[in-house]
Amino acid sequence: MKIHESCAAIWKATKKIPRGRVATYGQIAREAGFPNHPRLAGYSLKHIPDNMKVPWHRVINAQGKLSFPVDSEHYALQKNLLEAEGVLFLRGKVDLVRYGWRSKSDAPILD
DNA sequence: TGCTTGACCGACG
DNA sequence: ACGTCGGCCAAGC
Repeated sequence: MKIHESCAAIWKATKKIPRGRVATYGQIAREAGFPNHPRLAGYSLKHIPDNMKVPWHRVINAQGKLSFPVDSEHYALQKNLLEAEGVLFLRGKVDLVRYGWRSKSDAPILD
């Protein structure tokens, strides 16, 4: 399939998310130069070529939840990958204030 | 062309 | 804290 410019931009933005942090679809879309296109981020992440490494698991929705059915393989995989990076889940949600990535002032995780 | 589909978001009750 | 609803707009058919 053809690789679109928009997808490449989303992938690029996604790669900037540091380990142990998460970003929302809308945030990534903005970062890639597509404000008001959160769904484009979802589309792009769904079509990542196998060969290129993109930390797609660090992208979650604005509610701090994973955008997959809780009983799906994808859900389990993404949750495992995040937990392996130290991202904590509480009641099926990630605390965005704590783990959310801020491209500007990269405020750390404080207790 | 035109219509449907989203790995979404924010507001509202 | 949940579900619903309307808005959003590129992709894909």
